[in-house]
Amino acid sequence: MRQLCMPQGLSPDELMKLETLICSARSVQRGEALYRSGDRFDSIYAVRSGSMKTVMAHRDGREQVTGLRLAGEALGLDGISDDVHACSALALEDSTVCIVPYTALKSLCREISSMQERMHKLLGEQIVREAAQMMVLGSLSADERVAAFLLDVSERNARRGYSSAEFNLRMTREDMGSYLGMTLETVSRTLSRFQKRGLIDTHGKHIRIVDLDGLRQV
Amino acid sequence: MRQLCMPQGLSPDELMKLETLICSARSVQRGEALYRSGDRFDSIYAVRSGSMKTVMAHRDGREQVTGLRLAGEALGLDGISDDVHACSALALEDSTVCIVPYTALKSLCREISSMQERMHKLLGEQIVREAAQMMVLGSLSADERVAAFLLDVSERNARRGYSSAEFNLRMTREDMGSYLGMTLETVSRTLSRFQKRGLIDTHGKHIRIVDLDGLRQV
DNA sequence: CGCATCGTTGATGAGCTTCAAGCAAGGTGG
DNA sequence: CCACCTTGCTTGAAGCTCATCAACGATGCG
Repeated sequence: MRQLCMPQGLSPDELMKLETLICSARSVQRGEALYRSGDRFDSIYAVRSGSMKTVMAHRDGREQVTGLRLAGEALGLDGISDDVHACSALALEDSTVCIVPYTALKSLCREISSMQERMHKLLGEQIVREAAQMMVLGSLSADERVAAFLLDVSERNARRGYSSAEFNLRMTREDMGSYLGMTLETVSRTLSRFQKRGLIDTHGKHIRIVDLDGLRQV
Repeated sequence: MRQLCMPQGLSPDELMKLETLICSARSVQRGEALYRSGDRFDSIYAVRSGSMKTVMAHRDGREQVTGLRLAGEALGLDGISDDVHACSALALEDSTVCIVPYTALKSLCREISSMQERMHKLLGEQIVREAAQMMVLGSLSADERVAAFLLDVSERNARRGYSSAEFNLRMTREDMGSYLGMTLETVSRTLSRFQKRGLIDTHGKHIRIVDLDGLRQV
């Protein structure tokens, strides 16, 4: 819980106030939705265990994965602008989340300036992360996209104290393709090629990064 | 000034406080940077006249346009997350912006809850807008991307009280291509095809939408 | 008015998608 | 407990969209 996205930069005293606010947790089964696009927005969330994806739908029904959230990362900010969620959040594996009621969080932000600061940074981080993903989608080749994605997940794992070299990606190839703007077949072929080149070692969803620098130079 | 992004939802009294805060304006010549990636972040901006683009650079030097800001829209939020701007903002034509010092804005947000509300919405809107652009880049064909872009600009013009059917896009074909993840040649060809189909009428940067529904159905 | 920038259009081919088939893994019920 | 079925992954072949290279025309700024 100390590792979570919200508390960073708060004093012990302030942390306590935050903890009284996080009144509840919720578990979400693999495949189940934490919230759906169009649902009324009233809380933001922090992934406590497991992982989730966010998905956005075009009016014609086409869906795209717009984000991946690992344990410790924040979720649900897509609802702030409209009081209605713009994405759906689906569990990639059995997961639990902390629920942070937004109205209460807003008051806390007014009381405690470091809480306000943290809130702004959280929103700002997502803005930058999404802009970076726009770059990936708009400028990189298939190989570069897959490499960038693996490096991103690796770094986020490292930041949370897990192995940066080895992890279980609970997304399917189709999810990865959707997130990276390509087909599942291209993802699969790219991973196979990376493996032949000695960059990674895959067994289904388990991925080990063998040559980090090589991957950076793709 | 009443049309601006910030004031929405504030009382006259609160508006006055905001106005004392916006201590200055600045003019930016066409092609000049309002801020550059890596610059220290200390203010957010509102475009008062003209238009700007935001640009993000990959480490290998490749650049991509990540956003277009018309008069009345907010700018600079990419600096909040780590006190340094993640993008550069360049003027597409001679423009002026209002400067809103971030530290002062933060205090104001603590004083006035509707100001805090507005700030959160501003950040949230950008998050949703960028997620929508990720969908465009990841899921749509070239034709669909161009159509979506024209419809987006059209709608934003309408919201600001200008014509939704006719406007001057100050971006070059290359800017549009970069924003839409395609080459300038493909943008040009697509616009030509739209013109032949009777969807739009272009003369260089001047664009008139002839068949709005047709464009929606692309 | 001249020059640089921007836009258009054509020809060619690379890179990715699509379609298809087979294989591996994991969960379920008899 | 194993056969069965579903779901996900891999790989191949063919085709299409879009990028690239190139040439020329239009525009507009100093």
